[in-house]
Amino acid sequence: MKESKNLRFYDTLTRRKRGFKPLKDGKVGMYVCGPTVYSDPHIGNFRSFIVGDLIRRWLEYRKYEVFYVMNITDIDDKTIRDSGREGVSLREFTDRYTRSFLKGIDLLNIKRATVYPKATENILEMIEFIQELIEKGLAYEASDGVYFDIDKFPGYGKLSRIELSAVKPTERVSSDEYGKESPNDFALWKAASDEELERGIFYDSPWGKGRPGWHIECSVMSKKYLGDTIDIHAGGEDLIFPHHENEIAQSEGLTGKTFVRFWMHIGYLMINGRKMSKSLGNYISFDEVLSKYTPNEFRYFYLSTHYRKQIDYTEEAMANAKNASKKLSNTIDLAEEAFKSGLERLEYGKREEEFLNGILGLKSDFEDAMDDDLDTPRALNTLHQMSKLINEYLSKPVNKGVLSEAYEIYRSLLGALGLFEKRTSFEGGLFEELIKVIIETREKLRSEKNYALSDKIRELLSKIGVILSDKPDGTSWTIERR
RNA sequence: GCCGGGUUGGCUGAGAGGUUUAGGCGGCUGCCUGCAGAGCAGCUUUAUGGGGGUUCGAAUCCCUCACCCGGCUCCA
Repeated sequence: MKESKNLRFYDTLTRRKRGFKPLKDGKVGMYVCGPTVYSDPHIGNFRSFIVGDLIRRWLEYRKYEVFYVMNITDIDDKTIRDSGREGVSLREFTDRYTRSFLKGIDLLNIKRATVYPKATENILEMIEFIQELIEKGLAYEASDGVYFDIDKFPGYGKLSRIELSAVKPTERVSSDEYGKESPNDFALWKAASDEELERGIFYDSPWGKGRPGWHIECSVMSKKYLGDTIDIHAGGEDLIFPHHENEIAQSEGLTGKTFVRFWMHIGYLMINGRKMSKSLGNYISFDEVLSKYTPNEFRYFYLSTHYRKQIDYTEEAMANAKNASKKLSNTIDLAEEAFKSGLERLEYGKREEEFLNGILGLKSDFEDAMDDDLDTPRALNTLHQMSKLINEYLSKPVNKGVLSEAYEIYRSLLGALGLFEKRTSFEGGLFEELIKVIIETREKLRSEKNYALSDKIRELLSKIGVILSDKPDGTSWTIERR
């Protein structure tokens, strides 16, 4: 586990995979566009967060120190609109959905970002940033706010490769011009509306009372925590245009430096062949998924498709993920049972040597796959092969030292994907004693061939998540992983 | 209209000119088991959207057609 020379990521700007090396040796600054907290996040949103987590974990596996920033957009049209409809303060409203977002993050075993800056807590910095853009002649004040003048930024469109002259104007654009000089100019600062004034949702600025536009927060907060140039900026593919395009215009316009070294974009989550989105109303809530599947099964589902590809949520795909992930976790249980077992061999023979070589080879395959733009489908493949190797080795008495080495590798690779880290541990204590009593009692029943009752006990325990396995040398138990 | 991405066996999903039956799921058989589960062994006989072309040889390169998905200022 050290820095890889072969680590490469696909960069949207250059449209190709490039070798990754951070600006500062050993340290990576990364920024992922976070949620707008106006409702409970749906499982499509979480794809981005899981992939962000994946990038971060892999960099850490490769021994980089990662400073991870994810913004929380807590002031925008929708948060203002919906809190108003509900008749609660903006703050109360966004706090609620911020908590909901963080709850999902924890449930899915997504490692917390280093910092989650909120838009409303960085208003002063935004005002300064906008002021500088105006001074540089890149932005102008209009009757209803401040706009960025995209004609003044020659590189505009380089990320999305969009040619604005060819863009078919939509109704939205034409009906939404207000004080803009050009339809594609975007708002940096929006003058407060009557409703906003009434509800006290505004900030004082050199341009009167108002609030920031959406795009400015990312430029400002990433600069604040990560500096002018950041290594990685990731987000859903729907953000390429205009959000990220605008961020580039703002940041590079201001500093004259490269804003982002690697733009990484995440494919949509589809549902039955259609993009899942709140506005289409075809989304599945987070709670609904977690009532049917465990976080690990859900994560496995995400991992089974490469992050840049669109992934289709179907019951079939989920069943697939459920079974396949179970297979991987079974190996953990089998190995742990073997550690407890009295059967063992102490010698290091050909079987051990071949076994370990196989494991090491697969570990290297896994690393190659992940280094290649986080190819998780391929990485999972090597994990399945490794699982099989370990299971095979376990089918005969094992050398526990050798097993331990393989086990550690297997767990560390699973951990790099965020799989099966949270294990319900009931080892020791009263719980374990209780299970032992039950197993012994049941053993007695079985020796008396009272299978009806012993099967009933097994069935009832399985309903509460305690799985008994009868084997020739006794009965073992595990807790079903949630 | 303009710009991207995709089309591989029942499902999922690799491969990226000449090993691969990729792997997984599902299904089936055998072993093990009182049974179940898990596991092991094996089978499910090489599928690559259509049509051209390049090549000794293409799922992999080129052309073309078809279909699907997405973006074009709500959006992860």
